[in-house]
Amino acid sequence: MTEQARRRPTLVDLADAAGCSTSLASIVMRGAPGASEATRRRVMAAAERIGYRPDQRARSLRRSTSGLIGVAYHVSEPFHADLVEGLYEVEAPSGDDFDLVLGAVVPGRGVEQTIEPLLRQRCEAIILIGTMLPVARLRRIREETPLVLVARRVRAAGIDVVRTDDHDGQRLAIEHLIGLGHRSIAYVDGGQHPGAATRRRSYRDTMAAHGLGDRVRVVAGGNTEEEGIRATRRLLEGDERPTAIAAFNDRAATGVLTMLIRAGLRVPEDVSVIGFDDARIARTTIVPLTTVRQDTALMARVARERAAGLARQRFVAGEQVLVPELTVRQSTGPVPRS
Amino acid sequence: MTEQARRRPTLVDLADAAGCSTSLASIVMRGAPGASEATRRRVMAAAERIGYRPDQRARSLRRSTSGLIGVAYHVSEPFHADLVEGLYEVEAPSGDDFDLVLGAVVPGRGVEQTIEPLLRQRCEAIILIGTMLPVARLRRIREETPLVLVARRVRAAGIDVVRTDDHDGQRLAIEHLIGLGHRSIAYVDGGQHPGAATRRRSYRDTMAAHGLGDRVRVVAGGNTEEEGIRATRRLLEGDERPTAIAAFNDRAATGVLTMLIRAGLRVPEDVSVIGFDDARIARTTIVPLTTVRQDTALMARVARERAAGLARQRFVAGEQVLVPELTVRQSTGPVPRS
DNA sequence: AATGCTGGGTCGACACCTCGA
DNA sequence: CTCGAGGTGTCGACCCAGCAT
Repeated sequence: MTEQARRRPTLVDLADAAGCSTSLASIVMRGAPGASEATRRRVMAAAERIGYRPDQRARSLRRSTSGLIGVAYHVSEPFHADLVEGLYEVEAPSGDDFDLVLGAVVPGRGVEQTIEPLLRQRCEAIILIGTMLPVARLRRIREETPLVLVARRVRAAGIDVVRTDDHDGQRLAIEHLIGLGHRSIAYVDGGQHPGAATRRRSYRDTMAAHGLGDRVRVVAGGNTEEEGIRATRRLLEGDERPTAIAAFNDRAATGVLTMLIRAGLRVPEDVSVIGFDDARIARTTIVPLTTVRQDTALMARVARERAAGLARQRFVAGEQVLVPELTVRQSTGPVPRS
Repeated sequence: MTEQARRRPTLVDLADAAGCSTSLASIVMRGAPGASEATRRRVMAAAERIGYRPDQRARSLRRSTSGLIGVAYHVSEPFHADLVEGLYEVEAPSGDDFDLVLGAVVPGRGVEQTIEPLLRQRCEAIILIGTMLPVARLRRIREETPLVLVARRVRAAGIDVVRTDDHDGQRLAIEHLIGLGHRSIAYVDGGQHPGAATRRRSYRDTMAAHGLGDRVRVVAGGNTEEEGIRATRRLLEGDERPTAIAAFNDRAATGVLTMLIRAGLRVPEDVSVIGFDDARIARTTIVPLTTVRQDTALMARVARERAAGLARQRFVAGEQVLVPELTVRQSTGPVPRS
């Protein structure tokens, strides 16, 4: 039909089709003031007719600011997915016309490689969800662009943090168990994952605060169902079976539940289980999971506001600590009489 | 320190710092032939020193091709997350130096809104994972850029499809149950989700082919644990309890398992359960799930190859159908003697 | 004075061409 | 003729100054 492969229409083509200058076409396409209502309709109609679509690359290049916020997150982590959903659902506050650019962290592709493209696109701020990059590396990224860390605690000048109070949250969980009469409470650890160190410490602190320092029992775990299962198997092989198990997060807790029930134990009659996060799965586990709620929608909103504000230099980096809340479902109960 | 906010270094700054022309600096930065080894080292050192980072927007604008493949997927769908991981893990075939751009589909933000930014970035192909856009809309997108549909069947000229044979897969599942002696096999449906219609039909066809046409029983379900739970509750309220339940996917099957066990039934002694997908969770459900395997790594690789090939016009759109495989675990067993 | 509109310069990198050993 | 190097125009849209009413 056409004598060569059809070139995508540009602003010049649009201007031709609408019979006006490119400047005016540009004004209409970006909804800027300075065009009459009649012209606006004419240009929009022409755009529709010729299939014009603004080139984001040229637009972003020409503008002084890219209008982008980068988000690095682990694709296969449901908790991260919840946060990303939250980021999109935030009603863009007036004046915050940032778009989000996702950077996927996947096995074999480190956070570094994920962030590189975000920087090359000149994101004006980067939200890092639960990544364990060394502080030195964070600092260097911070030199190039504002950084908001979500769900990870870091004490470093210039780096913004949005997190739930892990220490307090884990305390709520352990005290809930203690309140139910439990003394033999084991802890399935989260290893190197964000928040794990703080939650582990809180478990220890809380046990000690209630005179149970000598009952502390931490087993290696992780942030997946598999690791929860393995940790529980190890616990059950031991001499003394705990009457309650607290896990680093809900996925691990789900594994704990699974293993206990596979082993023929009843929850919560024989063993109580408590998680952390109040992830979506917590409602549909075999026994609905008692857990500590992190408000992902709120975290997402705060993170986005912080990122936008930092990008526009409306405030300086700081730390936003959100309050966790105990959500009691059915996986915890009174200590069994033995 | 500096008299104004520090401007990001550009190629010009780099050329100054390295004492060469911008052309030469450009050649070095993109690893093109035409620079001596000595120059290369000098420029790279200068880049490191002044913190130069190529501007992706300018680069992409100037090149004739953007070098991007867009990927639209549902953030909170674990099966999609697996596919996205797979897309990144593909060893980029030589010559395929495409980068991936993610477009997140989240509640309240339709596929349309997800795709728009991908088109504005001039992606050279778009991979759509399991979305239910009407065919007419798909065709219109296809006019702008090559389209690869993953895990959804569509008969439309010009649209590339990569999918597992849902009909055959569901047949494997049902025949596995029939082979174990089951006659009363219920089906938890997937509603409007991709593949659901085909799998439902396959359930019906397979039952009929084995003389069980009058035992067909489809209950409304969905693609989540919640919906699996609700569907099963409805099934259990009925008069005749099925001896086996097949579900649209593993998440729904997990809900089925959960509800059965909450109701005090044993799996597979009282009721067998079979899923679809072989998602990650299938191994860690309360009873390891028998299911039909979709090879996400392979689907991802094929999808990426197709997308790259279509972008470069190396081949025309077609349909790639992958073979499903039964994975027997422990949630299925012989029909109980009554 | 305010509104509607136009033209030229520019964002940053690369493609292409030229030139000197 | 090959190889390393430099200069210039361009990708597409937007900003700004300026010109008409």
